Amino acid sequence: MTKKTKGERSDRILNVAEELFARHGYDGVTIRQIAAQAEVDVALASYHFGKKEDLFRAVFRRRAETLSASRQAVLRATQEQTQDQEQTLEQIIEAFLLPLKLAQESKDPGWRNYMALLSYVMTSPVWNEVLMPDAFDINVKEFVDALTKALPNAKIEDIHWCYHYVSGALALTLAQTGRIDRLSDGACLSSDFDAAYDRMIPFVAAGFRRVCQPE
Amino acid sequence: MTKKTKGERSDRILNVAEELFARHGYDGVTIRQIAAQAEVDVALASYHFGKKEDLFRAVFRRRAETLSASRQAVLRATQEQTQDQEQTLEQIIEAFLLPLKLAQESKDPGWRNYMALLSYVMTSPVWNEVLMPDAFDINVKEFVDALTKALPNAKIEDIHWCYHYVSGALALTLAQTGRIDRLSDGACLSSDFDAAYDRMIPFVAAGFRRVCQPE
DNA sequence: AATTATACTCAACGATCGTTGAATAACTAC
DNA sequence: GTAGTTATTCAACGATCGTTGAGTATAATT
Repeated sequence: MTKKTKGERSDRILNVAEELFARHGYDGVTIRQIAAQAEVDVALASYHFGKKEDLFRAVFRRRAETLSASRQAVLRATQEQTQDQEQTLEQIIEAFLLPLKLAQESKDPGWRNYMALLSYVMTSPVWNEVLMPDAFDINVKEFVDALTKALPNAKIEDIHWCYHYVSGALALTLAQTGRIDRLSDGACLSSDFDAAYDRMIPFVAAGFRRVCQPE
Repeated sequence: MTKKTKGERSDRILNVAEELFARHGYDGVTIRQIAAQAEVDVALASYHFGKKEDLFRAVFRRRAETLSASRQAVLRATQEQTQDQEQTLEQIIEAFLLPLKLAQESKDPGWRNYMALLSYVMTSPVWNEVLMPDAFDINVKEFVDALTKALPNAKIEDIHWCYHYVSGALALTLAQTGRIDRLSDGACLSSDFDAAYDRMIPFVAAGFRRVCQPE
């Protein structure tokens, strides 16, 4: 009917796609479901984004750049602050996690959906290698470098495995499956990213030191 | 053509379904793909297992019971060994992880597929609450109890969040996405569960102590 | 050997999928 | 206002999906 200003409808498609892909995965969502929930014609998604896979990639990339840039900014800010001294492990891990904490607190509720989508891509054997390298590799390598400097005597394999554990703990947190709610009888909440964040930093910092620092 | 002895074809369906579901998720796999790869008629899957969802549940449950039982056995064995003294954190975490290490070393290659399937279910917002409670909750609560005894002054929320991190690190390891291979330029391998196992125990034990033990 | 039960095949169903091309409406630039 | 570009709709396509019911072959039971 009435044609809206450019981008309005196409943004609605992206947002709905983000929400549905995050919950049901790529194959669990239909273009028609997205169009219906976005109150838009089925053909409009193809018109704006091409194939279904292109839509998925567009959804994933949209916030990936923002997130990577934000991580880089926080990491470099503390690097300049501490100048001569080495960065502490806690500072590095904080730089890695803080942007997600802030994003989830932002007024845009789409970030919470994106967090679950990111978890989906991180843990998917199929999508991981397709999407993660372009979107996050450069940034992650910067963090690995910082970790290497903070742990001068560590073997590179140890650092990578420890980073892998951080990545996994984060992925499960982002997924917001509700499992911790059930196991803890409501004492912990999947939606409480702050609680997850506050404990994750000392947890993984201690883990890094134990594995990577010969005493 | 020739009818085989009971279970032979139906086992092949389960094994192929396990492999494909693990890699592509529930919606990413077709009954027809499973049948084709299992060299079996399309209708045979429905005949043996009913609806597609029932087949998925059957695949998931098959090894879940074995895994839970094995974890329980290892945990209780060390409990009897240490009798009066408390179990160490390392012992508890080892009991949680060892059965997976052994399973992956076993002659049945299906266990590696099952590990990825388990990761998929653990991180899926949809399947987690459908399948995890029945298959693993009782067993996990036993581990949380053991952790509570080993960390007498800890708050229950801290223990649950730390267990959550372990669960996440494990889930990403089981997924075998190949990401650590790429990030480390081949220095670490997703398929090397032993390497992941050896470091994960000290890593998470140190994390638990840092978060749960006031000093 | 006859009967029953189980394992399996075959063909087909209605439903739904992603994508397209042609038609229409609305906005932009002149 | 007219022309041209962009946004959106509509109907339809061929393909593929999960499931079923009727039929056939093999095994088990008697």
